Amino acid sequence: MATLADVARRAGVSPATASRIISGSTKLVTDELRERVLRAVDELQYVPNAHAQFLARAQRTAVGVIVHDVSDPYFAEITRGLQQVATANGRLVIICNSYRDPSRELEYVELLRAQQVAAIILAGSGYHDPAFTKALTGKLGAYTRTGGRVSVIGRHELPGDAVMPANADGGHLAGVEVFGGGHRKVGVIAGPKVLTTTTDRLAGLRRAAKQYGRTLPPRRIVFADFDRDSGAAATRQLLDDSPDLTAIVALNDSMAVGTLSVLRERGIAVPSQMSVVGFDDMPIARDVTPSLTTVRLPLTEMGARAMTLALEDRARTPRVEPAAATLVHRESSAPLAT
Amino acid sequence: MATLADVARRAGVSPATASRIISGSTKLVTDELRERVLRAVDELQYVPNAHAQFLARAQRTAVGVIVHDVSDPYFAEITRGLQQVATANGRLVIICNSYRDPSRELEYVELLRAQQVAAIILAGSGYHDPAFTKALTGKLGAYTRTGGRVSVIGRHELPGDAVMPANADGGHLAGVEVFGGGHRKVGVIAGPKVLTTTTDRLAGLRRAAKQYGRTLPPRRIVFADFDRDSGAAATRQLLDDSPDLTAIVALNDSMAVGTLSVLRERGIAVPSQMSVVGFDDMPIARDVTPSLTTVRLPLTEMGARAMTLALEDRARTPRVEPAAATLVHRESSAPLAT
DNA sequence: ATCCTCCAGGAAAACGCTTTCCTCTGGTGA
DNA sequence: TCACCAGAGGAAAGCGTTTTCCTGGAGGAT
Repeated sequence: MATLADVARRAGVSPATASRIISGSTKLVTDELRERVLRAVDELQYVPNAHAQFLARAQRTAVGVIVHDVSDPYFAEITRGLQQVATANGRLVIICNSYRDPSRELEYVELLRAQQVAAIILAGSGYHDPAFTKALTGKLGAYTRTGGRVSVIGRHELPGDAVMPANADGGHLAGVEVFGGGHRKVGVIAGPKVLTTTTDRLAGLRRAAKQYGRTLPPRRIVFADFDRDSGAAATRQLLDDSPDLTAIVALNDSMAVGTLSVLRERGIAVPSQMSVVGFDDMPIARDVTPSLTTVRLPLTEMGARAMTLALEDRARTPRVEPAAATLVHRESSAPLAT
Repeated sequence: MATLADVARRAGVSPATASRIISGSTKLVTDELRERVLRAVDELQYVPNAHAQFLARAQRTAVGVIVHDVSDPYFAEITRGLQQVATANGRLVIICNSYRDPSRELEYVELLRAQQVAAIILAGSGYHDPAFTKALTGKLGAYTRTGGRVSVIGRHELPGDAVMPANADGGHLAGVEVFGGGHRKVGVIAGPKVLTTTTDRLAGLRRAAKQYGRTLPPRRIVFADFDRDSGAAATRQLLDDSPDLTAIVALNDSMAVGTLSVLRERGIAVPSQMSVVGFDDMPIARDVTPSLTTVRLPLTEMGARAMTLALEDRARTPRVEPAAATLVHRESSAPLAT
């Protein structure tokens, strides 16, 4: 690998001059030397060593992002928003997949800190796990104390700026859609119990139930893993346990898609025999048949805003930006036929 | 930010000793000092500066990946495979989205080279653009000459190891499905003209047509952008121009989904009035209605193999690993009703 | 008691760059 | 002609690690 010294030698100048020409310092250099250096760069196919540059400049430019899994559409959309803003600001983004493993999440914070990133963005649900939350808070605290910026999407208990999706409101909207439509026996396919996202959405759903004088008995709630296949499995269990359901709310769209496939497989008509409501409004939602009624979150925008917060000047006090949920009514849900 | 020197000072040892303890050198150190150093690390929340470590060790550990767009399911699947193998080998992966912009692709190669990555993996189609291909070959050549590894997924003209999806064979399979089913008027929704993937798939399709004594007249081929909405637009154009079509082949699943939505919107029954065949077998394919007949590529496996090639010892001669295409027959296609 | 060996720990160089500070040249004004 | 100044270019000091090489002291053998 050619180094700056090689370039300087070949051009017959000092490393200092070569550096100034290559990385565009303000210092004046004669055209002749500039010419010679650039020719040497070209001939040697020289690329400056980013690590050495970093060390010499002590200027943080990269940004770290920790998500559960980029290939999950939910996070893919968020990441798209993050990337947009980051590249618009000339920042390199390092993406880390935690696969919902708290310990891996801690490791990645460490790794990003080692990489000296200017900001760390955590996207995705929080965990109901005080020990972990404390450990994470500690690590992030150490990071912010040394000038690092932290911004989170959707977890309340962490320091730093936050973009908060209205999970509870969204759950409420889903609840209004079914209970308000007259449904009484409503099944719920929830996400992992340990995630705050699950709890919040469920809480909103409960509020709606209460509002309409209904309840959500535990046997009509099945916890799954926020992915299609576990959603399908949960649907089978729900149908077997409570054959009299007339509506199912899945707490994300992936699982709702699984639900639809099981209903099709069992010949249960949607929405005439069973209403289905999802959550997130992922791109697939409009392409399944029947198209999915769902609660929409502005995922891309949430990503963009989280990155903006992270790159802006630090505020005196942590900022919390809400992201509103809205109901997108499509074909998979209808009022209870009387 | 605490440095190694801070830790050493606090523990009352030399930086050398502290370094040995922290990064686990083979050199022996007494338990007492080890104890003191580790305590200091803990108190100062010290994390080694990865850039400085890199510089001192001159050991490349990260791997760079350039894809068109991670949030596109096609690349999401590939990336999943890449990540699996990378993390299994303790490698950090840097993901770059080129958004199908050749110049951005060149920039990213430069950036990854600057980051001193151990390998660069290019996933995605090649371009019919000799100037660009030459520039890219030049940059990659310079990189490999200095010990870097390159592995590509699906582009033939570049140096380095390659995983080659059987795009032409896949096109042929799609062709056999429709022409073999007796269809004569077949519309094609192709990807961007400049991509080799498009050309290859189209070539396979043509071969099948010829084999069954049919042709693929230009007016029945519309070029779109490999995404859902442009696929939908292309479908409308196709239907307007050639109302007598009985089958449509879309060269990827995203566009096929767009096709299905337009057919639904126009009340054209699938497959009784129109057969639809996609390409890639993305997860959505089985969840749309009717479920999509498509050509399957082992995307995750392709990613895993590309990463494996990149991390293995360099072979004397570039290796090319084929990835076979298979037809997945579902509900969206049927022989022509006579 | 003397010499040697062995080993824990430290000094210092190296990694590749940036940047401050200094030197030297040539030009200007008196 | 001399002093001075401006400006171009270079020397060298970092940046935070790792690692080689060296030092000094303890222990063992003679």
